[in-house]
Amino acid sequence: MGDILEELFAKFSRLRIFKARELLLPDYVPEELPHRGEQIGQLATVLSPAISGSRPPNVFIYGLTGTGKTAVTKYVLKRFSAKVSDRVITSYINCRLCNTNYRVLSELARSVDRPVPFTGLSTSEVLMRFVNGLEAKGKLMIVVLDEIDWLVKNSGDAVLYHLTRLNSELSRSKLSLIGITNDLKFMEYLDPRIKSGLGEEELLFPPYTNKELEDILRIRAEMALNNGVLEEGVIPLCAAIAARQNGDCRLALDLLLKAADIAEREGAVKVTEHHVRRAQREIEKNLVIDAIRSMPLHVKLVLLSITILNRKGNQAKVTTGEIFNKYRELCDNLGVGEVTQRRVSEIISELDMLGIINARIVSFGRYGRTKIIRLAVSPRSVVEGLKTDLSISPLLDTISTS
DNA sequence: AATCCACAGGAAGTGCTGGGCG
DNA sequence: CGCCCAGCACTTCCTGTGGATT
Repeated sequence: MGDILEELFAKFSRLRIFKARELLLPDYVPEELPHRGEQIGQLATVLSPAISGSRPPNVFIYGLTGTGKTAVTKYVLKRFSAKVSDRVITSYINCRLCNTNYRVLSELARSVDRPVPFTGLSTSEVLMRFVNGLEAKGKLMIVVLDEIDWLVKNSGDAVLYHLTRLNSELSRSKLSLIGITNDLKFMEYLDPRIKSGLGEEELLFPPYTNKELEDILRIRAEMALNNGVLEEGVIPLCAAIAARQNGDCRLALDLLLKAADIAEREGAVKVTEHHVRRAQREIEKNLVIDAIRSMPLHVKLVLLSITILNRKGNQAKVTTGEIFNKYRELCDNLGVGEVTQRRVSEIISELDMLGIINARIVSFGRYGRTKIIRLAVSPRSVVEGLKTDLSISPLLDTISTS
């Protein structure tokens, strides 16, 4: 009898937390973007020549993660293309997903109805098809290259170079670029010729303040959640955590979503600060685990070596050399071929950049110069991320028992 | 002041995959 | 079919370097 009531209650409260969960998902672009009016105005002004059919200048947008760069750009573009869809083609490309010259170009070719196989052709061939496709359309094309730094770091700036000077080759059509990055130093290591072409206009997105984040969360919570399901301190806490992370609005919304998810899963009637804390931990952990799962075998093995050495309690002296030795031992155990120390060194740098480990260069004078490496995440997360890989899970068993 | 360790990290190349094209 | 392409993980060879020791 009590069980039935409990079940009913749980079901009932599940309905109670969310009104429209999808409004909290990260790819949802809301109708209004609070506290970004200025940026919307600036971008719209820059793009306004498109209305009369002339070419807007290329724009370069920078600002930290979650400052609304992508949302504002999509928002403005959506408004524009609704107005002038007969003259303008827009294409949004996320360079983290399309992180090679070839993939960017094939994406562009696709948006001018010249689909291209995902491999096999030379990049210049794809560029030609794109240009022909665009010329056939005879329209203005606005291309958004989001997270453009990923493209350049991965594949160099060849495509950017071509795209910035493409207009001189086009007769019937025009091309405008919008580059977005959260790497504030990105412009510095760009070829000067591209820099001047891409940065005809520049927009800087400042981080959201604590107050602004709270405001955004309130508005969104009102739409996505039912009345009164949030405990008093929940929104301020989400905002405060996100404000510390450079005013990252995406994180703020994700925290709220995950906290509400947890509350709902538990059948709780209200979302509490405790749920937010747990959401925070879960987000961090999932980020790490997902990153580990998609790593190549030898990266995993190096990471495991680091984890073992860190756990053995010989703190403050885990060096590249030691990791390499441990790594070779693991390879021997598995009967797998080893990679060179050069590669291991590179893997260590990659893991450092991902924030999974901390590496700092130290010199022991006579006794050489190396890196000291420390695990920056919990060993449990590492094990969690590694254990789905059947080829190395045998190693995990021997480690946890010893 | 010179030496020399234990690497860092750049440049160029290899071998393989998974696909074109004619 | 043979040849070409891009991308990736990796190798080979390399030059560079902070600072304790000689």
